[in-house]
Amino acid sequence: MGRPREFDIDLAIFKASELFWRKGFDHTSVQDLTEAMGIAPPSFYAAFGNKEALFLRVVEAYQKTQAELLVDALGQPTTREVVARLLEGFADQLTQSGRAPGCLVMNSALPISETHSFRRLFAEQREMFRQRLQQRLDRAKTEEGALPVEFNPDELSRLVVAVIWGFAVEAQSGANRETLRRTAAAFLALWPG
Amino acid sequence: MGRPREFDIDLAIFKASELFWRKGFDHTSVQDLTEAMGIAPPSFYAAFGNKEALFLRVVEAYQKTQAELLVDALGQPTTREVVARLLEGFADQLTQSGRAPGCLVMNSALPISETHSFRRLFAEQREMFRQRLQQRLDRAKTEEGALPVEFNPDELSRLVVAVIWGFAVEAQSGANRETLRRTAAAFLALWPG
DNA sequence: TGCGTTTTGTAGTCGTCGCTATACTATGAA
DNA sequence: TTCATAGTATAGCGACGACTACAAAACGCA
Repeated sequence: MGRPREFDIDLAIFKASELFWRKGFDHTSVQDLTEAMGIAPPSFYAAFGNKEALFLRVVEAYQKTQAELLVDALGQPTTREVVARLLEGFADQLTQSGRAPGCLVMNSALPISETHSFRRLFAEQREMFRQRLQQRLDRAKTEEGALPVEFNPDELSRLVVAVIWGFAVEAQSGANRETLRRTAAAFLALWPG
Repeated sequence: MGRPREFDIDLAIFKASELFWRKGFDHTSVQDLTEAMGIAPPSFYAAFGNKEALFLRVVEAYQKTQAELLVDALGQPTTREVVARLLEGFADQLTQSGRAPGCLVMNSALPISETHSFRRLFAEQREMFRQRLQQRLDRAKTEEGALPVEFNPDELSRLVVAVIWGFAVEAQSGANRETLRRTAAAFLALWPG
């Protein structure tokens, strides 16, 4: 009922994610967005509410791809392979050709104000990510005995995610896929499992 | 000669660094800065030129503290101690009480536009930092034989700085000093030297 | 006391931001 | 055809951004 929408919502979100990724949340104006989408401001606000709400939808779609990567990694039989998949997956994802280098969330919203709700939200999402990894390492240690007793899944999971966030920074700084993959290999060479 | 300045430049830069650190470059307005400094806009522009120039001075002062930390670390006798000092130093610095958590540069300017000159500048500074670490590891391997031949200083240095940048993200997300220190210890437990 | 110099305070400029009022247009249902 | 509904186009609002013109004020030096 009513006049049908003349543009593709998913394509518009894709265009938006490209802009946010490349220019950051603050430096992407609604005008930038509407021009890239080929629509006028009222259509934009009717479809997405406002710029922040659109950004959250963009991030949601982005997190899905990271979640898939995580699920795939956690399904590997050994902790070594889990970490290998994770690091190599991120090395690839952070350096996809045709996309802006680095992590969309960090590129677009890491320097967000301390009081902004986004900061807590994204911090919580990163922590959830880490906890799922820790659970996998816990399981490897207790059930499979695949990790030496002196190693702590809590600390190891924090170490792995630190490397991943570091990859995101490096990628944005211009590190290429090969470099990140070699760095991942160096980490795996030290891995205790 | 001429009317003397009524405010302290270094104190003003310190106030500015607090604001940038906490709120980011974009969300810190010149009005915020002049209010914190207790001066009027014309005094601000006479003293600093503009907001970007002030930010560069703030970053310059910040980098000095990191450079001191690096020099101290590189002076340690073994690569294990070098890396330990580095990681523990950053764990402390990123969680200083009374200051905003995380790295000033990442907090305030990581989501800068792809085309902005800051991005290249900060990427270059991070790379310089890494190269100095690599040189120390090179020396340890060739002169001291303190690193097994199968380990590559280039890759190891990239791994260490990735952990450090990851610490910066974790700290901004709320990780406390103890957590970062324990994560650093977990990394050192794997260190080959 | 004057003069050149630099800082300070008031007030404001101009641009851009996110967002919207209003009117018009395209649809499905009655 | 009529009507309710929802998307589109034009045009612009109010707020706030970085930045500055201008004149008064405080110094060193003659």
